[in-house]
Amino acid sequence: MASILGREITGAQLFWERTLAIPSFPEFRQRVTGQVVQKVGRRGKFLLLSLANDTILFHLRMSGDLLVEPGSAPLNPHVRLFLDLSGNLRLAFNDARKFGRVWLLNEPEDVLAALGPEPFDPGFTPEELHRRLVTRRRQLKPLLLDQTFIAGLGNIYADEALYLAKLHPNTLSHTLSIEQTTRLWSSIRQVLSEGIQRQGATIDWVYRGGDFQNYFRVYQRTGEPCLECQTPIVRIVIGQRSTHFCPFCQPQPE
DNA sequence: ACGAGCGCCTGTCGGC
DNA sequence: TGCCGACAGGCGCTCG
Repeated sequence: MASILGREITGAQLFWERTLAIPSFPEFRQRVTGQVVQKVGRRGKFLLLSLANDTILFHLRMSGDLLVEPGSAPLNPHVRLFLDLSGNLRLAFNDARKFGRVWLLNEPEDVLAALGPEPFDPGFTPEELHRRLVTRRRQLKPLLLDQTFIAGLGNIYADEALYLAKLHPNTLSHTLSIEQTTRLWSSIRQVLSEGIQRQGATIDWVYRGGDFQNYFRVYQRTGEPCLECQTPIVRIVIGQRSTHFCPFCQPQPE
């Protein structure tokens, strides 16, 4: 796969208005055309393309995907926006459910500043996590999904981390001891490391990734035995998101 | 401050 | 077969 680094953006097309959060498409095309991709980065679930004067942010949401392909390749019917790149390449933003978003920003911090800490940041210590937990009174599951609390966790990783930490998803954040917090801290890092190592999960018809789905301990294992105690895994709904846990290993708090 | 409900979207799957 | 609801790796909004 050819790299997009150092390529010049020579054009752009938009197929679904709402995919482009900001600015208008005429301004977007005018500003990006002629700029060179200098750096590719990530912050939380946002992907960053650094240009000379601007940053393009991508958020894939549920069904988004970014593809580097030959400029002459047939267009996937779910492509919502693409950039033409020098060297006859195309960067296509594919998104069946149209939840994904693209921003062009002079100051990416306008969007990124709201994000919580990166789980692998050296400053993100168990003590820091504990400080953040006790200043809120929220159920752990929705709190872990809150990108302003911690950046980067999604539904799979929240469930898997709570299972490894032996914490019920309903547990209120301010009740966690230092010991429980330390377990949660290392569990978050562990499940993210595993997911990265496995290159993510491949689920359904649209989610393209690695094979982490073969190593899920609770996610989408409703009714199957817990790997530790054989108790059937339970599925509940918290904050409109499906939540999977072992009722024996992760007992309901008092 | 927090949680519930809803909207945004397309597609698949299982049950009747 | 066809229809219909449930469900899906996310997040922003309103309301109480």
